[in-house]
Amino acid sequence: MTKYKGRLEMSEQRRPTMKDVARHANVSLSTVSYVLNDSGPVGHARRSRVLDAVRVLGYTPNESARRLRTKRAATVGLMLPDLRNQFFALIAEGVEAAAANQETLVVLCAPEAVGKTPEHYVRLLRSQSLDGLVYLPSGDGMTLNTALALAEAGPVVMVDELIRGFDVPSVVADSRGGARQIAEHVFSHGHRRVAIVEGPESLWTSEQRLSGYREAMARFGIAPSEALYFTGDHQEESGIRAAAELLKLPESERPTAFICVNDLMALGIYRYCRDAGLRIPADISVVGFDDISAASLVAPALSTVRQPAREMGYMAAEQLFHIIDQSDGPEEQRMVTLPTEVVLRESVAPPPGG
Amino acid sequence: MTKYKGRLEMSEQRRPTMKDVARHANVSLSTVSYVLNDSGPVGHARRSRVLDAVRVLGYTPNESARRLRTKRAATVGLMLPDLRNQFFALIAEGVEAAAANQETLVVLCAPEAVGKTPEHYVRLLRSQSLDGLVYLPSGDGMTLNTALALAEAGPVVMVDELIRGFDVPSVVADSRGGARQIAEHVFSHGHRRVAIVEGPESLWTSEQRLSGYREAMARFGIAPSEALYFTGDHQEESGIRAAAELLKLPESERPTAFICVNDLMALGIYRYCRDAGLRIPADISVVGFDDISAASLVAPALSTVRQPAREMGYMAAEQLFHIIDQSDGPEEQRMVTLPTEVVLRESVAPPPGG
DNA sequence: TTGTATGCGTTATCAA
DNA sequence: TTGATAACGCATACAA
Repeated sequence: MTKYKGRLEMSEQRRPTMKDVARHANVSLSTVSYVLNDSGPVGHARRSRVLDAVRVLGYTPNESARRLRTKRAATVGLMLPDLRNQFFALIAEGVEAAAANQETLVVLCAPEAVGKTPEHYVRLLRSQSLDGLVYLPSGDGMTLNTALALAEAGPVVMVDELIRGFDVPSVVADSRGGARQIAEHVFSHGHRRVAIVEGPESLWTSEQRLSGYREAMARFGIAPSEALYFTGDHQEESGIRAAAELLKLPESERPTAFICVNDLMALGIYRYCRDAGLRIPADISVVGFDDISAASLVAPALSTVRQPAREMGYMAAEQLFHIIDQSDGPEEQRMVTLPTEVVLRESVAPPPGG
Repeated sequence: MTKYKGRLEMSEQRRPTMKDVARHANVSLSTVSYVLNDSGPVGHARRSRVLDAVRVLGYTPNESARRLRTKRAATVGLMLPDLRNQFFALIAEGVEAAAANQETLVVLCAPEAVGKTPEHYVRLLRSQSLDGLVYLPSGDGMTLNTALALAEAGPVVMVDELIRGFDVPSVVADSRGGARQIAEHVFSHGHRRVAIVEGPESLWTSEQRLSGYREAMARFGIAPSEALYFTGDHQEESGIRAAAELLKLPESERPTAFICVNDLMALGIYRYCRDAGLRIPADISVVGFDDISAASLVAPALSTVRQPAREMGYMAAEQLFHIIDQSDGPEEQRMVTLPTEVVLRESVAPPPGG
């Protein structure tokens, strides 16, 4: 009757299953299942017998089996560029927090950070049949394609970024408004020749912030062509490069202020200036975007635009759970925009000449 | 014969299964399984027929089923305090990178950051039956118990921290050596009355660094009791509190230097000093530990001890995979210690008086 | 109210 | 070499 099952059977004690619980409680398998999910009626006496058995046996459901049966994984994915950028890390914390409230786990995918293509992860994620995904693309080009591939594996909601032609629910921040205001702050100090340090062009946030900056320029009567442009990749390093390239221009063409689409690049400018002996804001002004904690730690403190990173992650995850729960209805395609807040500190002053 | 399976059956096209592949390729189920895992011999013709079918159907294995059958999850867990601390974020990236190379996913658990107890996660993790876990405890007290609970769910390897009485493989950094050197740097400038800002006392790293500091003091002929001590929680905020508390001491008792067990708290000191109009390093010196990127961005740049965060995460994950792969052998309990490197910058100067 | 039986998609055992 | 077929642990339609 009993078969040989390898020595594991004898040494490591098997994890108890529902069957064990049923036997121990002297009820049938389905009764156990009923009380565990209250998916059916069951008498008081039997119910507590089951609960007891669960406790004494230390039973925990085998999620793999349940998953196979119900097609729900109790796990969602989170794909973002990296974690070293605190803005992303905070989004991750938000997602994590929302997931914890739903008794679900989140698997982390940072293709950029580990030198893998997003495709690597779409394959893995597809096999694992997760319940859904929160997606924050990096500006590496193939975003639409990977997004589409991702969507095949389950519902996805975007956070922070948007992808044209990929209409899924999303939660973003008011990039354009924040950008306009922080730029106005710069121009109101009298700057005219500014450098705009963009992010990857394919990114929605870059585009939004750029148009915010342009609105500000228009308002101050500055032609778009008067500004200098540099396309970075959101890393500190490209801020350094931007400064290096633009600051060695002849005095008359050199920008007096740097407007960066994120803090990391702004801090790159800081680093360059420090090494080059340039003073901020006396010699050049700089502003960023995100308000990561380093922004308020550097000297002079960086003026920037605060985004509610953690909350964005939290809400995005919540939207995802909402979709998952009622996967029948016609997936009301919502886009929620959270307000940004410009925080003025000490990194802007009038340009040197006047 | 065919049953009603809900409208899902008709609308959303079912994901192809091995059975579909078998039918399409005109072979049996087991043949498909054989070629997919090469777990059995199969003729050339049939093999390529199967492969073709896989391609045209776009088949991807159902990991839940495979998991149920094989008891392997192709997923590991990573539990750490939070992600906003870049040091932890980098460890996470390292784990993620190693996992990606093994075709496995990593689920993120940050109990501290989401206001849940570690128990919340041990329950979840246990159910999900992951293959293992990389664990970096926070100093919240119950670490041994949670560690033990965690270990019941599968192999665990510690990273960065160690837990007394919990003997599992681990990868840590040479905290004591680094601590000694950075402290010597401080004392060599003539400081005698220093403040030591510790982490939670239960933490191994705190203890190690503290004894490193003590070694340095001994070497400079300073009694342990000459130093001031403050116990923080690794967050920037507690650095602020440490400064607030210790700096309002009467001049003769006030510390002239702060030695912090991590950068975040050191930066908290920075923030306090700035707000209080104290100059670093002219008025007070400060050093940290970790070398997160903000450390080199603040002014003056913070002298600190670099830990190979990313590599630590990577190696920890690799050890975990090693254990998982040969779960028979007697789990050679290894502890690898990576070197630290003190990086001297500008945050230390002789004490005001001389 | 409770129990029996079937199937979820794979892997693995055993005959053929 | 190949193909039936029995688990894996759970949820549920259906019978009792």
